[in-house]
Amino acid sequence: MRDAAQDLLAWYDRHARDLPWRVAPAARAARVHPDPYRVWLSEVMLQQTTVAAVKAYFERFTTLWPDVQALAAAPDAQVMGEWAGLGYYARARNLLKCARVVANDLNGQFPDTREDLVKLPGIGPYTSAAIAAIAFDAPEVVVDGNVERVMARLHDIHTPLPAAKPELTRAAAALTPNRRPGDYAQAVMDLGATVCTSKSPACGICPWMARCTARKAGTQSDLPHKTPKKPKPTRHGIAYVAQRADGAWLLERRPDKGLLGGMLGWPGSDWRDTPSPAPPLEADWQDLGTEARHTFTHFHLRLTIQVAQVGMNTQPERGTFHPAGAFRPSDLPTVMRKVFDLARDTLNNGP
DNA sequence: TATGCGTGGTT
DNA sequence: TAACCAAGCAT
Repeated sequence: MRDAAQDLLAWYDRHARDLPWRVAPAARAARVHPDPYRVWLSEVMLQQTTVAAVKAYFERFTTLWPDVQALAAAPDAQVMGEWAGLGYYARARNLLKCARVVANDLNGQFPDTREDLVKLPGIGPYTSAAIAAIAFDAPEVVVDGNVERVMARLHDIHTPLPAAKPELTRAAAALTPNRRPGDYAQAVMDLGATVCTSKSPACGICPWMARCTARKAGTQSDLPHKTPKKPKPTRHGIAYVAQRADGAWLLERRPDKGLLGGMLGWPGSDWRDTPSPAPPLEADWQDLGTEARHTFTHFHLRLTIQVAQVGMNTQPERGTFHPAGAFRPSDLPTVMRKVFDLARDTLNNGP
């Protein structure tokens, strides 16, 4: 049987997706590698996030900040605002930290080894290997969720994740070639994303069909096994949306740590079983009557919404008024944008 | 090793 | 409709 890696690279040469962070096919054929800055930015955005969701953000970020020096010089609030909607906001905070280390301490050059890359904020085992392989063509073993799934099926490994991770990593290592390791890394991930998919894998068009153990056993759709997840509890909270007579909105910057850390949001109560009222200022608060519902990674949230129109000389106890002309709803994380969308109509039309 | 951390699309 | 899933990292 032919070499598995070479089979997959041949498939990749025909089927590689054209993505904004990749070099053009002709350049790839000439062994041109993509800009490490763009590889890093795309890999961080792609952590636990789909290609479809990332594309527009990547285009926007690289237009605003074409290189790491430009990003390092950007104001925190602008970067957090541009990241809004993409989720996992610790990534954006670490993105800025990392950009500033590279720009200020490393002369604007990303390290070219996994060992040095993994020391940087927001770059872990996967991302360090991916950058080293894709940007510098280092023969690193790149293991993401796609690779885990492909390896589990290729070798019919039934050990549940995450316990299976070391075994799956060894399997991936055994296949990683010294020739074109960057293309190979992307090829396995493309295979997992487009052919060896989680549900309804397209085994009939898979370049590894003949050598896939799970397919022979008929177990491919059941792999990889995963340890069951805990059920999500439902929490409740109150969000306060105040608009001043000049149209300004009362918003609060959330602390850097924890949920939605560093993001802009509406002042509100704690989120738990029975939240205590916590209005940010004294006003004639009106209950909107509709809840904003949102699901985070580990709990469901139902937010009741209180709205108020307040005078020009109002001094809030929490938060800051943002002039209507300077406020962009797109700067808000999704749960806060849901609240705004529900509150806006009532405030504009009058209670 | 387990948990906290978002969101939007798919089934 | 609710559960599941996606190019993980930090602690």
